[in-house]
Amino acid sequence: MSSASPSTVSLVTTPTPRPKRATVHDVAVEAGVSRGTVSRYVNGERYVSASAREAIEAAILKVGYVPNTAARNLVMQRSQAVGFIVHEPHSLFVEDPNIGEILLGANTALSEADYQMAVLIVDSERDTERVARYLSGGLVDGVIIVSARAYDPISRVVERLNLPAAYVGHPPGASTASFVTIDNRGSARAITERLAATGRRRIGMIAAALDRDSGADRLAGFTEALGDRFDERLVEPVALYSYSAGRDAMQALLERAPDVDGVFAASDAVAAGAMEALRAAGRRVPDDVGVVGFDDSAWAKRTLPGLSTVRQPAAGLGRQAALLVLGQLRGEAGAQEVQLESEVVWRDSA
Amino acid sequence: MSSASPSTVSLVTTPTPRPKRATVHDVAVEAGVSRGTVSRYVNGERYVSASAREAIEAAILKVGYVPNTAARNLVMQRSQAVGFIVHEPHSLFVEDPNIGEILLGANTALSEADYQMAVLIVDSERDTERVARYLSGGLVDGVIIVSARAYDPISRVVERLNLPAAYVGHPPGASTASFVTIDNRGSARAITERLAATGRRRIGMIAAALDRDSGADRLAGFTEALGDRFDERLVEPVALYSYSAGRDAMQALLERAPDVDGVFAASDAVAAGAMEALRAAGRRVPDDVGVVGFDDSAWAKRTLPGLSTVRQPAAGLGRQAALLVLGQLRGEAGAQEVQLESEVVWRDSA
DNA sequence: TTGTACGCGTTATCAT
DNA sequence: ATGATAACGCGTACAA
Repeated sequence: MSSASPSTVSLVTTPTPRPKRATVHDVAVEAGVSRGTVSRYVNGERYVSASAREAIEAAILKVGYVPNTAARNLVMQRSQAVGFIVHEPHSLFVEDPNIGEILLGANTALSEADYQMAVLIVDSERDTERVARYLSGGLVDGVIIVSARAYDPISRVVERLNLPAAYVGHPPGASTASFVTIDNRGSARAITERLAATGRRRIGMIAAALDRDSGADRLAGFTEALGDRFDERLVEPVALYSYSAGRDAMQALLERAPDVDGVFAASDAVAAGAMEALRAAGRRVPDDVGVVGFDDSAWAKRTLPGLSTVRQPAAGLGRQAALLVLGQLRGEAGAQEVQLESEVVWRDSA
Repeated sequence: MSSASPSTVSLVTTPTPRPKRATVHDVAVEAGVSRGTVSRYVNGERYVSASAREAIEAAILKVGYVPNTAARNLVMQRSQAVGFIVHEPHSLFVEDPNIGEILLGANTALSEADYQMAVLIVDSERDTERVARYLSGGLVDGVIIVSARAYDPISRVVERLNLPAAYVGHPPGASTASFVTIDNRGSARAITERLAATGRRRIGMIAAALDRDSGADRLAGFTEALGDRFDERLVEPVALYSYSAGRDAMQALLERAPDVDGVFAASDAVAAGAMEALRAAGRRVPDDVGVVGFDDSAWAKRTLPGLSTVRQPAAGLGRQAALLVLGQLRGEAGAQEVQLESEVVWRDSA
C-alpha cells in the first residue's frame, strides 16, 4: 500500500448537455405578462395582481427559472457578498488553531445580515493577481483580511479600490483601515505575571514569529511583566509557531540556562514542544519547570499536565471583523479599531 | 482580564466617498478610440496598432480603469470560478486535521488552470438557501463539495443546475456524480493486519462516525483483517472523531475486556484519547497494548510514543477533486470515481 | 396595476 | 486595424 498513481474508474458517459437557463423573458412569455411584472414579483414588490402572481409562479416552476445573480449584480451595483482573504495559508490553515473559528464567526455575522462570504486563498503569485482581479471586478462589496503582510499587493488593491475592509490583526503599513485584535501584549504580561506569582525565579520565553506584531507584542508583554528580573539570555526566538520549533528551542534554552524554572511559550504548539523537550531532559512539569502557552487551542487540552494559557476569542474576532465591514457597507464612515478581551486559563502546567 | 465587551476606538471619520469606477467607455473617450479597440487591448488580442496601444495604456492609467468582472461574466456566460462548499463546518474546520490541506490542494490545481476558488461555508439554514442562490446565479462554473450529507439541499441544487461537480468523499444518495476518496476499508485492513503481525491476540477497535461511510468502511476493513479472530465485544463505537470520545471509549473497553492488547482507533484524535486512558489505567504503550490510528495528523506526531497510523493524501484529494471539475469544464463527459492510495506510517505505538 | 424602454459594463459580430 | 451595434439578464423610472 504505497503511494502510487490514482486508480480511476469511469462510471457514465453522457455527453454533458449544458442546458441553457431560463430568463425573466421566458417566464414572462410563459405567464403572458411583461418582464417588468415578473421582475417585480421576484423581488417581492407590491403592485402585483393575484392573477399575475399565480401565472408567474406557475411559469417559473414550468420553465425552471432561477435568477442570474451576475446580471443582478451588474445592474444593482452590488454583490451582497464579502470576501474573506487568507494569506500564508500553509502556516494558517494547517497550523493555526484559530483560523477555523475566525472563519465561522465571520460567516455567522455575515449570514445574519444576508451576505454571502467567499473565502479567497492567496497561496502564490498567481493567486495574488487573480484575487486582485476578483476583488476589482465588483464580485464582493467588502473584504475581511487575515494575516496580511507588509507591502501586501492585496492590501494595496483594496485600498486603491476603496473597498470597505477590516483586518483581523494589525493591518500592514500605515494604512488607516479598520481592524480587530486582541491585546497580545497585555495578555502576555498577565500570564507572565501569574507565572511569576507561582514563585518562579528564572523565567524564560520561547518567542515566535517576531516579524509579526502578534509575536513581537507577546515578547514585549513578557519583558514588561518581568521588569528588572528580565534576562535576555533567557529568550529563545524561533521563526514559527510550531511544535518542533518549541522542542528545539527548549532544548537550546536548557543548555544555555539549566536553571530555568519557568517558560512562557508564544503559542500552545510551541509550549507542547517545549514540554516534550523538558520531559526528555528529565524535568518535571510543573514541579521543576512551570510552562504557559498562548491560544488555548486543542494542544492545551491534550498536554500532560494541562497547559495554562491565554484564550483568544477567535470566533469573536471573525464576528467583529464582519460587523466592521457591514458597518462600512451601511455607510458608517471612519476606520475603527476594536480590541477584544482575552482570558487567562489556568491549568496544571504552572 | 475577563471576557468583556470590546473596547472601540474611532480613528478617522471621512464620510466614505464611494467612488464611481471608470469603464471601458471612459478609457475609450480618453484615448480617442472606440470601446471595441479598448476591449481588444485589454484582452490581449492581436490587431491593435502601436499608436492605439499607447493611447489606451495612458488612458487606463489616467482614469484608473479596472475591468468589471460581473459584466464580463454576464456576457461571457462563465465566471472562471469554482465554488468549494464545506458542510458541518464545526466538526470540519475545528476538528478535521485534513480540511486545510484539502483546501490548499484544490486551490493549487484551480489556480494553475487560472480559476478562482471561492470557499462557501454552510453552517445554518440561512446559509443553505443563500449558497444555493449563489450557485444558481452563475457566479461559479463548477463546485467541489466536501462532507455532503444525504438529502443535502445543496447537492440537489447542484444536480438540478447540472453544475459540474466533484465530491471529496462519497456523494450522498444515489447520485452519479464524480468523487474522489481514499480506500478507507483497504487501509484499515492493512494497518490492522500489521498490528496483528506484532503478535497481539486480543485486538479491539474504537469505531467512530459509523453514520459516515468513512467510519463504516474503517470498521469493515478492521473486521475483514481479523477474520475468525474478530470479536464484536471488542468494538466500541463512538459518535465523533474526537479526543474525548477516544478516552471514554478506551476506558469502557478496558472495563469490558481487560485483556485487550491491541487497539485500532478510527482516527488519530481518538487514538490520542485512548492512549491517555491507557496511561491512566497503568497500561504501557506499546508494551502492554499496541495502538494504531488513522489520518497521520498533528496528533500522531505529538503522542508519546509516536502513533502508528494511516497517512491520507489530503492535498491530493483536493487536487483531484479540482481536476475532476476542470475536466468537466473542458467538456470531458461522464462521472469519474478516483481513489487515491494511502500509506501506513509505522511509528512506536505498536 | 402593468408595460415600455433604457442602462449596468463588457464582449462579439460585422462592416469598413 | 478599427468603429458601430447588438447582445448578456436584470432592475426600474416613467408612462399608461
